[in-house]
Amino acid sequence: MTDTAKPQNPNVRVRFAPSPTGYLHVGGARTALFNWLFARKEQGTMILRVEDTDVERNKPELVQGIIDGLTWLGVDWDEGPFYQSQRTELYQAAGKALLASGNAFLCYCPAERYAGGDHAEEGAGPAQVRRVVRCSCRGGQPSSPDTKPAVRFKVPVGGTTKFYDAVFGEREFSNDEIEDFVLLRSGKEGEDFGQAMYQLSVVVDDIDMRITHVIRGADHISNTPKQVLLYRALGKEPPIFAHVPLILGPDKSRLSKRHGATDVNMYRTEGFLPEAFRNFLSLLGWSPGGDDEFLRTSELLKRFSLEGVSRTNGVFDRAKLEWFNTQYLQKLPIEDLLPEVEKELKRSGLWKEAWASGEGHAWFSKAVDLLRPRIRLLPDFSTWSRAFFSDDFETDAAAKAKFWKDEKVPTLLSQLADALAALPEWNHDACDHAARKVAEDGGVKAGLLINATRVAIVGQAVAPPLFDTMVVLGQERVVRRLRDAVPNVGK
RNA sequence: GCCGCUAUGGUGCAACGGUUAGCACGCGGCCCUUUCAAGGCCGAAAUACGGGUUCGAUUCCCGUUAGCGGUACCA
Repeated sequence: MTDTAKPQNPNVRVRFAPSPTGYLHVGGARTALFNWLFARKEQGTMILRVEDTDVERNKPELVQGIIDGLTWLGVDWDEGPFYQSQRTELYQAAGKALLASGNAFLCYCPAERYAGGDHAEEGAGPAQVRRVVRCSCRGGQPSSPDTKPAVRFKVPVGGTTKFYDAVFGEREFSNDEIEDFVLLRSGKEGEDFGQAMYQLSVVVDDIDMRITHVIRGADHISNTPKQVLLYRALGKEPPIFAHVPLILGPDKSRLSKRHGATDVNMYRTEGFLPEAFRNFLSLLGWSPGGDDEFLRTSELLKRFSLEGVSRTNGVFDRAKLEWFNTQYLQKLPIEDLLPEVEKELKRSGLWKEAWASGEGHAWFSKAVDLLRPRIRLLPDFSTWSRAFFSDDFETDAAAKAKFWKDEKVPTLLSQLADALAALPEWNHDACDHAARKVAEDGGVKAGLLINATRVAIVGQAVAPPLFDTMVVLGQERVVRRLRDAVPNVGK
């Protein structure tokens, strides 16, 4: 580290804590991104923690997918990944300490008792409901000698619990609304207690990892008072919370599969640029304050603040994401775009090593630059632009039907091939003049010949302006493709 | 049911007691034009509803409605 390097601020420590019960979804990615932006902005520390305390639902193989998604997004971390499944002793110790300090109690109630709806018995008044919700067996005894107890937190009777939320402000909850939640599940044969529950493990870890700002989804707001109570019982000050609003589908219900892709890795596969996706995601539930929307990473880092986070749930708008992608495709410095195109061409098997450096690279750069305004997603480079990177391409039948209607087309293309072959100089204007002359001599509008030629040399109805395309493809290829297109004419 | 959060055009955000309520996506039109994009210009489109407070409410308070979240030995 040099003297001019800004020292890390030891005060800011944040974490992203996914649970491997599914892939990295859009909402999780946005939470991760906000944590990351805040950490980097504040010169703090970002921690990745895998919350896998539920052995039943947890799928270890999904962790890699989550890491891949974060990596693609450009979200990195300084510590971890830590796995809660490997830190069980910590939680057991905390649970026992809480028991010892009188902040928790053994509960012998059968688990099923709480799975059903008998908390809210019909006709029960609020006071009664609360009493049932709070475990009625506080300090109870086992019904039989081999009944294993769970450990529940003893929520204070009466009073309120307050905390500060950087997004929602001061919050206050009545303790009487909080049930005596389970800290440690009941144990199996041979163990005192079972796995820790979410509330305990998060708080223990957040304390242990010295987390200063808990940035997470707003679905955790109502868990927060429970956790604050735990901090106090453990003799610690709670951190600052920042709950970010949820992401919804177009019908305003929580975003799910039926709304389309929710797996971040699907967007990578579809061919979105990571920076475009990141820019889009950052603006979902956060505003830089001004009217600017197109914010590259450095700009995002400069502007990000928790105060700019919105309190309202937002709809994931795919059309806007696509717009961001086309913007990035067009506006990115070409050298930043090239590696993404290279990846795509490698994926589709069209990549040639000759394009990696020197003249080949210069050509590649020119070709990509010419194509980019018309590209929507990365795979477009391999599909409709295929003819730019390979001689092995198909001619679109619909395009041919549309632009080769005129019976003069084959003759004209043949004449154009001859005219182009004879050109001493190969540039935009020379091609332009040659084509217009052929069209004029043949008694047709230049547009007709231009459109027909496009189909002949790139196989598609859609392509960049014809003469620019010709320059990039080169004289030899253009002439050859024209002749191949009409093999029976002029031979 | 109970507890909580939220409420500006179709969507994402601005306006944080005084603006002709702004920007962007999307949508419609025009221009450009060699296909298709891009780009330029123009346009339609919003303060959920009802009460207060105030000289003045999008903004503050209350209620209603709606949406969302929580209410697990899930996270």
